[in-house]
Amino acid sequence: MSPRVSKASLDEAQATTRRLFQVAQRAREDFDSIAESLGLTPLQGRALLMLERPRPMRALATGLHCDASNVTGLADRLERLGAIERVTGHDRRVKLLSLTAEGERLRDDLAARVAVGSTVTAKLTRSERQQLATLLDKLLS
Amino acid sequence: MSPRVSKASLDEAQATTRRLFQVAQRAREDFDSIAESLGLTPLQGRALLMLERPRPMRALATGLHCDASNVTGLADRLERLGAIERVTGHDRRVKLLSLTAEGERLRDDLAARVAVGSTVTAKLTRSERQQLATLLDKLLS
DNA sequence: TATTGTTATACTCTATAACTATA
DNA sequence: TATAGTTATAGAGTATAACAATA
Repeated sequence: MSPRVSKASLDEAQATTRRLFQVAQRAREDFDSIAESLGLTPLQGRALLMLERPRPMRALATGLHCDASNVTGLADRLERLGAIERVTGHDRRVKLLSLTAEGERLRDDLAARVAVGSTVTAKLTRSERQQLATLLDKLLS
Repeated sequence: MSPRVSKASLDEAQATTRRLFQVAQRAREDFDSIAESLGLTPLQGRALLMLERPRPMRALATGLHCDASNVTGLADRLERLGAIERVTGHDRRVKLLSLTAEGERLRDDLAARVAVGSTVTAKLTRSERQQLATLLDKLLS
């Protein structure tokens, strides 16, 4: 029953994890607030960023990690905002969500604000950002 | 009208930001899934982690960045789960949310699983975690 | 038979506004 | 008057189950 990792190592990992969660929380709040400034809910913002090309509703559901039934309402609301259209695919069961001109404007605006307004851009030097990028890549691998 | 930052620098910052959002997303999904494995919604999990000591409902609202009215329902549901109790404070307007024995068990379990199950613990060496911690501190400063 | 999208249902999270009890 | 918590209401995100159209 000897522990796989030392108590000190676990505490240290836990402290780093806590910081990562705080940064993640901050990043999410940044994003949510930017989306809101454009009249979008966070989920609507995420959906627009996935629609650089028209995609089946099913693909949205997968990408957003939610049940397909939810995409119906999400698409309804984005349609009501004038941001997207439903386009029937070759396979006539499929409906592609396609950005309207207004939707493209929103999407580009959102992407630009997220890039410029991020904490990362503001608080780190170029070399620190590269160091961070390397570590994040490892986390995502 | 000369740009404050070069195009290349902006692209690089944007790429780092995107990675950070992906990691943030992953961290959140990890947390949500751990909370769910304990029968908690993500918000209920976050609330339990804030209740190491009894706190006024108002303080919860502030910490969770939500309106005070929502904490009523949140507390109702945590009470129904047997995780917390409402305790009237010295100022009799105030109700403190206090973990029950069951709530403490849940909270400790949640904290332990988050620490151990995190991507950070799994994918980085000790020295990489320290490097990451330093960078995250800068982001949070 | 299997898949795509929809509908119905239910629960949770979120905000605003009006209310109560207390300070 | 001001603050803590509640209630009512409304919109949005989430899942499950049953369904129609299509493959």
